[in-house]
Order: sequence, then C-alpha cells, then structure tokens
Amino acid sequence: MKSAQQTDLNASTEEKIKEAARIVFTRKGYAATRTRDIAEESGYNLALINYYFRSKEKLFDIIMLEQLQVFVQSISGIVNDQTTTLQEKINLLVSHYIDMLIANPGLPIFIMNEVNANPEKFISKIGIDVGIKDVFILKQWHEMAERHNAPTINPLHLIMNLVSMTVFPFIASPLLRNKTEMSVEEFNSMMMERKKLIPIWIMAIVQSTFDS
Amino acid sequence: MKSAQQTDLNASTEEKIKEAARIVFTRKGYAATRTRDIAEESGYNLALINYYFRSKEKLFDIIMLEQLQVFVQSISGIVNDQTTTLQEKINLLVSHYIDMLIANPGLPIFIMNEVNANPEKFISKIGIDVGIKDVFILKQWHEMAERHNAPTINPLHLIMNLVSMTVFPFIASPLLRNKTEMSVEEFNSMMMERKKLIPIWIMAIVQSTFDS
DNA sequence: AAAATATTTAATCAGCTGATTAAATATTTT
DNA sequence: AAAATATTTAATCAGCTGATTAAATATTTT
Repeated sequence: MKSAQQTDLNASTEEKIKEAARIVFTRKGYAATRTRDIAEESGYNLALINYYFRSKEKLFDIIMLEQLQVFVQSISGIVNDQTTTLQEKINLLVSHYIDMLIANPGLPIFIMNEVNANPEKFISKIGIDVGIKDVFILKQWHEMAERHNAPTINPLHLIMNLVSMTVFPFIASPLLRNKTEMSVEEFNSMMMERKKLIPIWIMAIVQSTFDS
Repeated sequence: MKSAQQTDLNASTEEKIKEAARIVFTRKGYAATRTRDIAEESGYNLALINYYFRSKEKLFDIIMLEQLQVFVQSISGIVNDQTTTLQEKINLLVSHYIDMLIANPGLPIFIMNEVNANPEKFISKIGIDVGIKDVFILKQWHEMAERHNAPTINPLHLIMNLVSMTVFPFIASPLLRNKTEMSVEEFNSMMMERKKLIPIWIMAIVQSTFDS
C-alpha cells in the first residue's frame, strides 16, 4: 500500500515502468509480452513491476486506456468548434492525426489488434461519445449539401475515407516500407505530403457527388 | 513419417486442422492461441495436431503463407492485363478486394499485426514481386497524365488511397461496428456500396490533380 | 477377415511465465 | 544520524503450454 506522498515521490519510477510497458505492449501485443520484457525495458526488476501494478493485466489496462485517449484525443474539440469552417476542420483533423501518428506509429495496429482480440473488454472504455448526430461538422456538411441542392454521400463514408487515407498507411507501414525499401524518414515525409493532399482529395470526393 | 499415399488419405483431416488453425490464429493471433484451442476447434485432439504438423510454429507458418497468398492473390493478374483500361482495372481491384475481405474480414488485422510483430520473418515470404516499375497499370497511369499534360500524383499515393479506402474499414470494423451499433450485415452492405463508390472517388482524386 | 493406417487415450515432461515473499541493501526524508 | 521508504536480490511456486510417447481402439484398405 502506498500513501499519496509515496506516489508523488515514486512518480518518476512509476512513469518509467509505464513507458517501458507502453513500448513493449505496442511492439509485441499483450499476449506476446512477458512481464520480464517490461522489467528489462524499464531497467527495474520483475518484483518492482508487480509491486507497483499488482499484475500484468492491470498494467496493460492502464496503458491501453491511456493510448486510447491519445488516439481519440482532441477530435471532439476540432469537430465541434463553431468558429472554423468545414474545410478548416478537415485540414486540422488530418494534420493533427498525421502528427500524432508520426509520433506513435505503432499505435493503430496495437489498438485495432487488441480491440479485435477482445472486443467486449473495450466497448466501455472507448469514449468516442461523439453522439455522431449532434456534431457540428455534420451540420456544416449538410448545409453544404443544401447549398448545392444535391444529395450527400452518407457522411460515414466520408469519415471513413478521411480516416482510412490518414491512418491506414501507418498500419501498412511495416509491409510497405519493407517491400519498397523505404526508410522511416522517407515514409514520414510522404505522410507530411499527405497532410496537404488528403484535404484536397476529400474535397474532390465531395465535389464528385455534387457534379453527378 | 507419412507416405505419399497416407497424405492423400488424410487430406481431409489435415485440411480440417488447418481450417481450425486458420480460424483461431486469425481471431487471436499467434501468441494468444494455444495448440489446445486449435485441437478443440478442429474436433481432434492435441496429439494429432502435433502428429500432423510437428509444432505450433510450423502449423502457423503454413497458415500464414496461405493467408498471405489469399491477400495478394490475383492482383498481379489484374494489374498487368493488357486488355483492360485503367478505369476497368480500378473497378476490378476494388470489387475483388471487397469480395475477398467480406469473406475474410479478420485477415487484414491478422496479417498486419503478425508482420508488425515479426517483420524480418515475413520479408521473404511476401511475394508481391510486382516489380512496381514495370506494372502495366502504371504505364496507363502515366499515359493518362501525358494526355492531360499535367504532373501526376506520386502513384504510390494513389495506390495507398485505393487500398486504404478498401481495406481500412475492415480493420476498423470491430471498433466501428461497436460504436455505431452496426451489425455485420449492415457493415457488409455498406462495403458493397463502396464497390461502386471507391472507383468514382479515385477518379475524382485523379481529376483534381489535372484541374489544379 | 487380415493387414495397414488413423485416431484417441492417458500419462508424462520440461520450460516458461506471472506472481509472491522475506530479507538485504540503497536512497530519501525528517 | 535515525527513520522511513524504495529497490534489489534470491528463492520459490503453481499453473500453463508445447511437445512426446506407448498402448489401445477405430477405421480403411487389401
């Protein structure tokens, strides 16, 4: 049992262990990581890992929850901002996501894989409470459609396209980089290019609906 | 040791075990599957699994190789066909992939995850030997650009977009279906819609390059 | 029916892994 | 310096897991 004071004093150690756990879990997945790997990565010993976190699963739950928050972080802020245009929102979303993914390239595979392996477990934890109906970006989207007096694409398709073009390359990256002999740096600069391109492409897709 | 004759006689059993292994491996990943799970799923017992395949890893390698082949199967056929137009190739690729993924929805997460966990191991095995330079679809793409007298997008971006919009929804499916309370059937019919839509969107993206 | 082959049963094993514990040592706080 | 706290060391454990084996039984082939 630790007092609040102890927790403060040990914050640094606890954080180091969590960081090590994050690295190993995201690299190898829950099932393939051994607590001994985390001990080694952290520089501390096995007993201490269990002293701080009681069990592998408890430590994993903490990491997973934090990583899920990183993944959905600040979306609802962008998406509900009343002061930005639809176009600006798209720019911000893509730009924000690509920055986040360059900093955390292993995150999407990790999350998708663990959710896939254990869907029930994450139902509750994933807080994309974006009621999906009342989001401001969707109002703007429907207004635009009305202005053009045209039927819109199901907005889910549009969101799918945006997220797909942004996130998927990071998922395919191990395969892609391998097959095209691309370095991480080349891959990243390609993704930086896409920051500008994806919003243009999304608008082209939107326009194609109005043209036909 | 099995003679050729025995192998023939047991083909059905061997196939049943492999099918069970495919199901469990793709659902839970290599590390989280126990050979006992495969035995249970197959309806045979543990001893027989090892009698036929010697070890968990050997069985896994066989499954993974086959699944990789499913994943890249017939692409090079479509992509190098001299009798189809660029537009037809895009239609065929998307349509073929979505059919395959509806039949094997767990495949992309499985492959991406295992390749990520063990990149070296799969370098050799993945036979997308599509020299990526001499592919006919790329010639057609560059010809189109010349006709429009316009700079093209890096074709890698274009391929990324096509594959992203096609494959990513299946990767996000566990998360997506959960959050939008969508059934598998609803999800699938959405993907069937995308068979028609993605080629249109891809062409809209291509046009946007020529317009600017 | 006899022979050959396939499959199950049951027992067993060694190594791995998550976890616990008590005592020793190091570090920080008072 | 003494007390409190953090960390390591070392030993130990039980359960899981992949794998093996020999004998018994079932099924198929000849």
